[in-house]
Amino acid sequence: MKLYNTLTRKKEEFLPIKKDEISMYNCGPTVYDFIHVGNARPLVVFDTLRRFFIYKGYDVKFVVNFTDVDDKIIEKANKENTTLKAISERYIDAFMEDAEGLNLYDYETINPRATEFINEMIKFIEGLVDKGAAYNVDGNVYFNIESAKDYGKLSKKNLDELRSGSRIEVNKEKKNPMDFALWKKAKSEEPYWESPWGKGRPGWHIECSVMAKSLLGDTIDIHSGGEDLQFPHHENEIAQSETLADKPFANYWLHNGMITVNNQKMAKSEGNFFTIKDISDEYSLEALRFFLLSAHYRSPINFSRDAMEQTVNGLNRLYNGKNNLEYLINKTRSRELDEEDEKSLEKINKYKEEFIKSMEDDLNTADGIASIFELVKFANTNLNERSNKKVIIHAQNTLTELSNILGILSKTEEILEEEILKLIEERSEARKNKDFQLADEIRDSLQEQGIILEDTQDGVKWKRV
RNA sequence: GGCGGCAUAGCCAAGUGGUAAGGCAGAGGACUGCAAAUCCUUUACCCCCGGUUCAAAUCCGGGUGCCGCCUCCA
Repeated sequence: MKLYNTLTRKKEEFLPIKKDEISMYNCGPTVYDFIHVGNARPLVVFDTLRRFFIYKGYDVKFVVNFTDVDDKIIEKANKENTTLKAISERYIDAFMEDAEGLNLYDYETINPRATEFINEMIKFIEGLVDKGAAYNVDGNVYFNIESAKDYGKLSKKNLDELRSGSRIEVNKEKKNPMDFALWKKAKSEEPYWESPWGKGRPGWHIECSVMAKSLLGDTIDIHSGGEDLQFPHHENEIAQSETLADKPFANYWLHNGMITVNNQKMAKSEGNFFTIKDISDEYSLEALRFFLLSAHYRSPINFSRDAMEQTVNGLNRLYNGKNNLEYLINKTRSRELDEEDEKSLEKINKYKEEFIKSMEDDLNTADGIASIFELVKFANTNLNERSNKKVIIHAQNTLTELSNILGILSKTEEILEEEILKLIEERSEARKNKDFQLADEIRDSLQEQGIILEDTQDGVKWKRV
């Protein structure tokens, strides 16, 4: 498998540290509000990578943290006159709902909260202080970037340029303007924890370093996140972790491209964002997931109603293909494979191989999706009531297998209520008697309830929309 | 100003040396009582100008346009 590593700016062959286990850390949300589409992209993309690894037989330890202590959360808590915990609990719950809808929790994800690791953070910072890489100024502890070797190696920035291009206000406490806070002294009205430097709370960058170390070890296989986190967040994580451990922090750094709206980055601060909740009012979150996978993860992707409509229509095509196969399974019989059948099986396997190949090429989901469409097209065109059931089953299993890797096509048909079944019966009778007016009335009324009827050669099929 | 990325049909989007995957939308046709679904047919001077090569969307140089990071940000 090849993955594009931001550290080297190259596609590299992926070699895990352990033979059959992979550790992944993805920067998760700061829980001060509902997450938006931009936040969802890395979650969906790297969940898909995780799924692919699992498919290939690896055990995957996948960590997505919650940043539950931060200026913004504190601000919100003060504004609403409630506690930090109340705010973070609220948005963690909301996150879980969104995540469920996006199929992010089909496999176990480790979701640590920053506040559960305060002791580890303090120890981590103490270690840096002992090494002379961090210094305490009146309760604020800063990391001295001069002490990190190769500072800037991820984002390819050099210190001089950073200094001259810096828009940061000069903080007189800092030895170097680019030094960043590991521990922040508590102001009044702020939640705090006791520490060797007095009351305070951790800085942002330290959280991820500590949770990754505590849960996955000093060196992890993959660290991922949005490309806007490359600097300073990921750069600072590297600086802290590698200075303390004297080992590489992550072997592969993966970054996804930004979601745009009218070709401008979707961002909280820009105000041009759509929350997952907004989207789910209008579209299924599965469609959103499919949309996010429809382009290569490193490309920017423009979010629009138009794009979502296209995605929904495409997804429907896949569902129709899936439903047709399901339908055929009950209509066909198994028999010895003949030459034609063998050819079909080969064809189906070819689509699968192509899919896998695409995924192994730096997670090219867009290309992989094309293989799934081709598989569906093949089934639609070549498989029918006279086909060998064995072939139908193979097509269906393959479709399920591949769509499971992407985390789509997971909805299963529900069972219809008695009275609706009766109505469908009634309509069939009416059609038999050429009473098309009644038949159409029933069909229309069912459509209003979200049930679409299709008359096929072998009777009535239905689906929910 | 520094660093990085992108430009492929009406739209979305793969393809990184051998003359353009896939999807959406549109048009025509088949099937159908009508629909739906499905199938068939149909649409590309690969941003521009040079260069390398037998051969370039693909490599190199120069433009133009757009975007991201350098500040909280997925």
